[in-house]
Amino acid sequence: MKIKIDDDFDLEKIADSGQCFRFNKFGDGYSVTASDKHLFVKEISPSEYEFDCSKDDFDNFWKSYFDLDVSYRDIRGRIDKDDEYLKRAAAYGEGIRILRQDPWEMLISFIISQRKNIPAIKASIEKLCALVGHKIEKNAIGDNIYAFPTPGEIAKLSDKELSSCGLGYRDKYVRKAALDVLNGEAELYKWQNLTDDDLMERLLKLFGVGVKVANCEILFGYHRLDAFPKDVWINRVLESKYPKGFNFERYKPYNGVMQQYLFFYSRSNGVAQEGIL
DNA sequence: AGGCAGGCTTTTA
DNA sequence: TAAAAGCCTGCC
Repeated sequence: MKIKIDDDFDLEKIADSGQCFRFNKFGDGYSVTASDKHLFVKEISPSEYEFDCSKDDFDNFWKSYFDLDVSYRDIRGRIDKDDEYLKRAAAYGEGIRILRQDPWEMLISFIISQRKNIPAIKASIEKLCALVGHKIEKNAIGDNIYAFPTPGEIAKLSDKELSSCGLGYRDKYVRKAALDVLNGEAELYKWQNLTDDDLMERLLKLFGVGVKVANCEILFGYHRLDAFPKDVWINRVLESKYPKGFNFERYKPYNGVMQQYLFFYSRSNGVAQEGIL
């Protein structure tokens, strides 16, 4: 179905923004897999998109997934006119949105992400999905599309099967997370009702989850747009561009959106272009 | 107690 | 060979 979108919306930038790992260029559009849903979507004009799904699927899932009720143009409009670096980063990243993704899928994805680059993260996740995720459908060229595995599906994997996904030392973190969800130790969906501080505290107790991964989970899995994950790229930006400190107070409650612009810009040679590297 | 160094698996460039 | 959307453990 054809959807008109009058706001920031750039499929290529979202795909490359590092917040999702099963969102890839496919033919003249993008193949998007989230939880147990799959979508083919393409741009047909700057404000019109073809979503290859039913109206029910769009209304009940994809509209929320793409966070279409929030104006990212307005959020960009909050940027300090005197912050030249953030202005450039946001102009470069115009079109990025923060997707509403599943807490379980994000938790496992960002546990896997630690000390891996994005292609390696994607490869590991896709292997895991193909290994135990149930088949959703076939795409246009006949490849199977697999749902993200449930906690039960991951828990029943042998050590050998898990390690075949290239998880390395993270395999035990992934298994423990699945077991914690199954035995009720980690009630990821109930945690949506916790305060920011309590949510962070619970996440940090999970094996293999530190401050960085917890912030990614809070931003991308719980869609709390103020969370500001600090990875190696962001730390370089903060050190070189904001030696006196980033103005977190000003951008509350949207610091996480600013983080995405800074991350995307720095990774796309933004920092190198500034002569820092 | 809280901070820090070293180790960890694998993939990518 | 170094670096990659880091975290855990042990030592001080």
